[in-house]
Amino acid sequence: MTGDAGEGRIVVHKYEQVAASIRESIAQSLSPHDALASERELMAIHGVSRMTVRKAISVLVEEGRVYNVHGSGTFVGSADIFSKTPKLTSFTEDMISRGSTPSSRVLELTRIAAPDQVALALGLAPSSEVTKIRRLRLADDTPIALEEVYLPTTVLPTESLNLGSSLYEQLRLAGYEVFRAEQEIMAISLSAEDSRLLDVAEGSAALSVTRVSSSRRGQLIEFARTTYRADRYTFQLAVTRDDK
Amino acid sequence: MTGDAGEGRIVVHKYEQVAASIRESIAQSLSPHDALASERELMAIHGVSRMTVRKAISVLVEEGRVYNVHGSGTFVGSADIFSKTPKLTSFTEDMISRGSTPSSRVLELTRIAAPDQVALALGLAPSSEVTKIRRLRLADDTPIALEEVYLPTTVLPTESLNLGSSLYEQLRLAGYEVFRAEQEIMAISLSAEDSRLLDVAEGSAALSVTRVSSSRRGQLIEFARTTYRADRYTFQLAVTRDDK
DNA sequence: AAGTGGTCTAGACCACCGC
DNA sequence: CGGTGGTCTAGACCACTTC
Repeated sequence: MTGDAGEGRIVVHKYEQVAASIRESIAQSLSPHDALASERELMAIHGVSRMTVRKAISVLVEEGRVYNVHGSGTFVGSADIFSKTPKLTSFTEDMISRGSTPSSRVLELTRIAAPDQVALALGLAPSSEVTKIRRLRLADDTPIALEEVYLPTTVLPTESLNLGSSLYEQLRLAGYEVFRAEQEIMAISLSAEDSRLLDVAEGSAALSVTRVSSSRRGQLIEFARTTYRADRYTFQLAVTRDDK
Repeated sequence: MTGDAGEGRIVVHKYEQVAASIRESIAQSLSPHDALASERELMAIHGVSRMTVRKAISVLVEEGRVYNVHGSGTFVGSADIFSKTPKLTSFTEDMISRGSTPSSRVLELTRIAAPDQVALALGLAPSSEVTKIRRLRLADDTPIALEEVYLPTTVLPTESLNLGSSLYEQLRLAGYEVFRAEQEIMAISLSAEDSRLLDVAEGSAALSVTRVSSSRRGQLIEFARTTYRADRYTFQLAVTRDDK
């Protein structure tokens, strides 16, 4: 039974179906701190094994929708505590998820020798060639950030870049799928030029995020620095203690 | 059978033993991007089932020590890519893990009516009583942060507070174990008073972290705001894309 | 085609919670 | 004490990578 009728079917794992069903139950008929059906009941309801039920629940736990209490049950999480595990997103994805409409203005697109800090961070020889992209990013037509991206030309030649479409998608097609990144968040005072571009007073505080992206295999792909207006952008994340 | 001999014996799960063994192999004889033994080999080596091996590996993946490639194997992660999944830590723990010696100076310890923002964030009635703790935090005897903590007096009476020992430990003993927190990170310009306390120029940029902590069950426990000197503190974290 | 990790089954026992 | 989640076994088939 492959259920190939209808649309082009990609395999949907059973645990995803179970998780989706539980998500629906939560949305329709459960309140925060209500108990879910027990794992053994969920096995019977969905006709799957215990491991599949537990995998489904673990997905929901990671999403912050439910929590386990050993010996007692699995419960719906507080409504206002939605999952904010930070994910690696593009500026465009980030703005859309925040409910804003993103746009951008290219300020610079050049091929240069990698600055020392970039070469060091990406493990490149001292003056390797990189593509530098500098863009003013806007949300709902108001400046919100300045972004500088550095890409080794060996990863993606400058000429084949298309700033009109997703950079991460182009990297993926070139065999460099971005999988993880290390980010450093700091506060800075804006320079005269940057404050003019962002349309704020000189010396205003700003949030600066430096990112080094790598593939699943650990190849260093991208160095980026994004400077956000302090009055229009904050960074939110959920953290847990201990673990276990 | 409490196993009271020597130190308190707690059950060590098999997957933890397998994980520990793999950690040791990595430290002793493997380099980044070397392949681990396959899951089936690890089953034989440790005499455990596949699920136990996979659980052990999943622990290591979460620590950032190894990564999976479907169809190919499990590999040692890059050395410089150590786990930076942000955890909820106290100021003291944070400074120690950064290699500094923490100390602090209490600026204020009062019982007040909760400010609007605090009452709102903690879900308290408008003028509920809270304990306000304001401290100057130092690292290696130099000011690094200003911290304001608000605790409902119903959680912990002001009089029973002991600022000399871990606040989280006191909360745990009072039945309010802090499990998770939502944090908001933003950039601000320092006020005249705060810049004097932190020993920097007035109007300097600073990193402000606002935290709302809750128990495993979602009870809101603590509201805190910490203002860090931009030149002495940055926030680092690893993020991944997609999930799955 | 062979080997790898990813999903899944149908059981079992243990540790913990609340009555 | 019964019910809950946490760990664990011994299998099986699938999807993917590599040769």
